[in-house]
This record gives sequence, structure tokens and C-alpha cells, in this order.
Amino acid sequence: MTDPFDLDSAASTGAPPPNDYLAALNETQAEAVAATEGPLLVLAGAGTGKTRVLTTRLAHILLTAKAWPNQLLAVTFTNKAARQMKDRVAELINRNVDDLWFGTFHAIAARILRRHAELVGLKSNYSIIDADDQIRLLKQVLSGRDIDEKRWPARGLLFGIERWKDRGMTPDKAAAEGADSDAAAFADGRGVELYRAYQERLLALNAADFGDLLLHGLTLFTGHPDVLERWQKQFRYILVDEYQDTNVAQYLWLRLLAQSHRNLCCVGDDDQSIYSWRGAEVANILRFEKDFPGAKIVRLERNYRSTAHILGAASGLISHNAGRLGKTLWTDADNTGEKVAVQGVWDGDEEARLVSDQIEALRRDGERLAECAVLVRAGFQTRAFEERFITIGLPYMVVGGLRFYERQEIRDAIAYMRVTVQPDNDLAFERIVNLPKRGLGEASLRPIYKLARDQGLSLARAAAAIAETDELRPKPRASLKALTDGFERWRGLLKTVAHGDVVGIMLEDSGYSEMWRRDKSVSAPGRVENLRELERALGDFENLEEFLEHVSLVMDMDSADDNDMVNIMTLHSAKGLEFDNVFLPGWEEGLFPHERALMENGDAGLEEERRLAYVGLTRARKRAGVLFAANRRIYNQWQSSLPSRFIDELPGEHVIRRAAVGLQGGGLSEQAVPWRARRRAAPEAGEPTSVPDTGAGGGSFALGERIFHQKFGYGRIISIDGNKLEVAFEKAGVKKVIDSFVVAA
DNA sequence: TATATTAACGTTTTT
DNA sequence: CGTTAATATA
Repeated sequence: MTDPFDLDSAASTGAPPPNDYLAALNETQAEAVAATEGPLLVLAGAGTGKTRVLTTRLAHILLTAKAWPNQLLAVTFTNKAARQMKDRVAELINRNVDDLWFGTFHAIAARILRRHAELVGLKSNYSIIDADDQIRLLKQVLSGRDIDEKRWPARGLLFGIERWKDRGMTPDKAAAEGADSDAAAFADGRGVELYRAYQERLLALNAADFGDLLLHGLTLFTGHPDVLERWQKQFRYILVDEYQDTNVAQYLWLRLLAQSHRNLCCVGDDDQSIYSWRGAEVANILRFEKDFPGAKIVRLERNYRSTAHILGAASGLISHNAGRLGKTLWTDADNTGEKVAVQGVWDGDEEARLVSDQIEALRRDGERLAECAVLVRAGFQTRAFEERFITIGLPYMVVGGLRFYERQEIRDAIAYMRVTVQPDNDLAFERIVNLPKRGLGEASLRPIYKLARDQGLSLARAAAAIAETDELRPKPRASLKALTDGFERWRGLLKTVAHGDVVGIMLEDSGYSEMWRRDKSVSAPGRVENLRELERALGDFENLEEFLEHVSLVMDMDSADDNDMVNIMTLHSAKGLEFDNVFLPGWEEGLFPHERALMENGDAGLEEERRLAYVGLTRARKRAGVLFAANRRIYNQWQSSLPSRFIDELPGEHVIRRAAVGLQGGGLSEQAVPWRARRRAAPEAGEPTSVPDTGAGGGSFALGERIFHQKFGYGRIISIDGNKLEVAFEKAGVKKVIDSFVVAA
């Protein structure tokens, strides 16, 4: 092989000698970069320069001519991460890296699958379906078998199927595993049967869901050694980011690909594993050494991101987790910074107000808004902040909130494109046959379904055929014909007209745009605007097919983020990001740690929640603030809440407690206010802690007992569930409250 | 068939 | 509370 980058001439033209980039690394980082051959596991704590190691390593391999760009595979967890890494590598080696295989597991697997689709029973133009379609399909499968959806909700089945797929299990393997799993027990033990039916349905539709991309990838590799060998040769070096969040299917997929040359480098942090609910297995980290004997392990423990107080608080918190590999992060002693501010507020509104005030204070001090982030546990929490920020005119953006491509009107428009480009896409066809309303209801559709079934045609083709017959009455027939002719015409237009314009024509001809223009609801104008935005975005793609692939996998759109705005996002989507100032609201029992995580997964769930808190804190470079509210309105109900146990777990020397009321805006040097003393020990069963103000409350109430609540007044207890009471209040009606907010009357 | 009204339901995190 | 699914009516 010749030198892909012609280093000699690069050197002679004054470009930096290839070793320069190594000088920017510390000793362990350089070690991780230099060990290009053989299996390598990098345990990289938060803020230890993990991305730098990954990108430098890629650059190093390229610059030392160990491989061509297209022989490098770099797998990331999100598309954003892939993009960033790509840009940074390009910067390092000073040329474009379009030939590198950068992407998420799903994107890479989809790309490989396109080339061998027939081998797993798909066609290469298979479509990738999203969650909505999955549910729709499963509902069809269920109703076709007379299974009561009330008792056996499709969501539950989907969850089980996805766990199977996460573990790389086809229906056959799931059957072999036996009926003891929850998913197998679905609908009285018909889980596997339904899983199989669902898979058959997907194949018949020439469609794959997200899990299939990996699952089919596995069957492809294991069933066709020649194909596997081809890809093993293709990827001479494999890098994996966020390794702690890979699931078993992904792990097996990697192992197959890396088997021959073993040039696999995985970078991860067990303390940041936050996706076990989606099938991620931290155990993959432990397995690595076993499956790749002689693997080199490098630990990155020097933190370059956060101040000592922030790091100390985060470390103290995570030390409460039992199942850890154990790392000791450290930073420069002189980088002390400010203590983590912990502050209690009365309710969610006050919380939002306080955060906005503090952000404005920071802005006055010259901080950029883009360096401020509000990281919430659950999506609904963003609303309070949005409302507050809007009223005071503070620019913000919600990252990953309502994704562009998930909006109804965008999905509809995409369905039109799909049917046009992929006439066999029945799911897309079903979505828009009668949208806008064109008089094609159940009765008109029946003959189409029948014909499609009898002749083995797709719905769109069957519809075109029916439109030519007198099967339907004149009115529906005419409108069906208009639609099918439309698809034909638009397809033809694509050959001559720019695809963005074709989509515009499509949405006009079909009456779809018109439908929203005539809609008088408040959201309608926004939807029209979104459709316009969609047409504009189409320009960024070569053709419709490429765009549709992008949509299926990426589900987020590059928004121009050149404006200075506060970031609001969930803790999950904050992973991998960093900000100077981080606000962490909602640290309350029940919300964070989330009640459901605890209920469903017990201690393991709690530890994952704690890791999530750790991720949140370690996002901060200069300042971190934790908030909790004593009351939170959820739907209509007021819910009293206790401060999160995580607050107690923050080491006192790194934390400053601020008074609950009456002070804000005054910078960050408030006086410490002693918080109520908490018992250090006895983390036993939900023993109620004392509560501010009332000071009363006890664990034991009796059913029917008359009690008093600060906010709701007098009432009688109608049910007791642990420390949660349901109380029929005399004025306020039935509410759920925590026992410690209640006193005997 | 399409609309209007009512009931039920849900909020953890996402490729 | 707000959205969506199911049901009754025009």
C-alpha cells in the first residue's frame, strides 16, 4: 500500500511533523493513542479528554499510514457525536475525512445491510420504521389474533421484543430460551409467537425497525462467513465511543467484526452508563478482557474539565454506588472554583424563576448564554423553564425535545415522499391515503386490501388497479384515481425537477398543505411553516432516497445554533456535552431518582439514577447548581416532595446550601444556611425524615385517620402505600401526599 | 363517512 | 392538564 497522505511532501511543505499532535497529550492519553494494534480498553472518566484521545488516535492511524481512511470504523452513540468527531479529525489531519466510516451503530449497520439485504429476506431499498409504526404494526398483529389490547397492550409487547433484539435474539433463539421471560409470557405465553409474526410482517413490508438493523446484521455475519470476512477486511481498525452503553447485540456485532485482526479500541466509563433501560450492558466492559485476552487497559483519570469542588461533589456522590470498576479522578489543586450550590425552593415556578434570575446575573457578568445549561431528569420539566424564559425574554433552545422529524405534519409529508419513491411502502400509504380527507374510508379501502392480499401486491399498486375498475362508486373512485395518478406524476417529475420542488408540488397537488392552511387551530400556522422548512432542508441532500435514509436514522436536524442561547435538555441528551454553568433542577425523591426506576429495577435502578446525577454534575466546568422544590404540580395535582437522597450524598465540603427564599441575583457568594440535620446512617426502608416548617409527621398513620396538610387542609386517609398516602380532603378533594407532610388532626 | 362529544390515559430516559 | 382513543350522532 502506498502512503495515503504522502507524508514526505507534506513535511517538505512545512506541515507539522506527524508527531506534533502527540505532544498535546498527557502520558496515559498518549499511551492510548499509540497502542494501535490489538484490543484496547480505555476507561475514561468524565472530562478526561476522551474525545481528544479518540480523534487523535484516528489521526495517528491515518498519519502513520496504517490504514486508508475507508478502512477505519468509528462508532458513536449519537449522530451529533459522530459529526463532532469527524470535524475534529478533519481538523487534526487537515483534510476531509469523508471516506471514514463514522456513525452510530444503527447507521453503520443499516449501511452494511443495504448491500446484503436479500440475504436476510429484505430488499435493498427496505425502509426503516419508527416507534409509531412499530406500535401500529403490533396492534395489527394483536388484533389479528383476537388478543385484548386492554389486557395486553402493544407497548408492553414492543418492550419485550426490543429487549430480545437488544440481546441479539431472533424469535428462534427467544423460543429456545424458554417461556420464563416476561415477554414470552405475554398474552398467556404467546410472546414468542407474536414476536415471530411481527418479524414476518416486517419482512413482508420490506421494513426493519431499529433493533433489526443490528439483529439482521448479526444473522448476516453469522450465516454468511464470506460476507463477514469481507467486512472484517474492510475495517482494519475499529473504534467505539461510549462503550458502556452498548447492548449485547452491538457487542456481538463488534466482536464478529474485530475477531480476525482484533484491532478494536473501546472507550467508556462505567460511571456514565445510563442506558441499561434500553438494553445496554455495563457488563460488556468486564467481558472485554475475557473475550479479547491480552487486551491492554488504559485508565484516564486526570480531569481537565471541572473545578475541584464540582469534581469532588460528583465523586462523592458516585462513591455511593457499589458496582463500580473504580476510578479516582483528580484535577489541579489550584483549580478550586466555587462550591456546588444546593438550593431548596417552594415549587416548580420558583425554581424556574430562580434559575432564570441566576442566568441573567451570569449574563451581566459576561457569561455567554450558550455556556449555561438546564439539565432535567424528565422531558416535562422543560415546560416550566420555557414558560419562564419566554416571559422574561431569555433566549433558549430545547435540545432534542420535540424532534423535527417526529412532528405530525413532517411525518405525513415524509409518508407522501415514501410512497412516491418506494411504492411498496404500505405503512406510509396507509398513513396518507385519506389525509387530507378525500372520502376514502374503511369501506373504500376494503377492496384495496383484498386485492393486495389476494394478488400479493403492495397497497399503492392495488389502489392504482382498483382505481381503474368500477369496484368503487364514482366519487371515491375519482379521488383514489387522483391520488394514484399523483404518485405516478410526482415520480416522473423527480427525473426532471429538483426534488425539493417536487415535494412542494406534491404537498400542493395532494391538498395536504391546503389542509393545514385552512385549519384554524393555533398550531396550524406553525405546521405550515415547518413544511416550508422541510422543503428547504431537502436542498441539503442529493436526492429523496438519501434524505429518507437520513430521516430514518437521524431524527434530528442541524439547527443553526450560532445564536447565544441557554440550553435546556434532559440529562440523557446532555451526555458527552459540557458547559461552564450547569443547573440541575428537580432533585426530589420520586422525580430524581425517578420512582419508576426504583420500582422497576430496585437498587440497580437507583444506581443508574445516581450515575445520571453524576453525569449531570460532571457536565459543568465552572459552576453547578442543584435545586429541589418542596411542591410540584403534576397534571392537576399538587405533590409534595422530599429532597433527593442524592443531595445528602454530596460531600459537605464541596457544597454550599442556600436559603430557600428571599435571595437571588446576588452573585454566587451567598451565605451558607445550615440545612436541617439529616441522619447519616439508617438508609433503611422509606423512613420519613422530618420536614421543614411542620416539623411533625410520622411514619404511622391508620386508614381512615383524620389528618391535616399544610396546603390542602383537613382530610381522611383512604389508602396507604408505603410513605405515600391518598387522602380525601374536605376542600381539596382526593390527593396523593407524602406522609411526612401530614400531621394527625 | 365525517364530525362532535366524551372517556381514558399518561410522563423517564432514545438510536 | 392536554392529548388521544373510542363512541354517538348528523
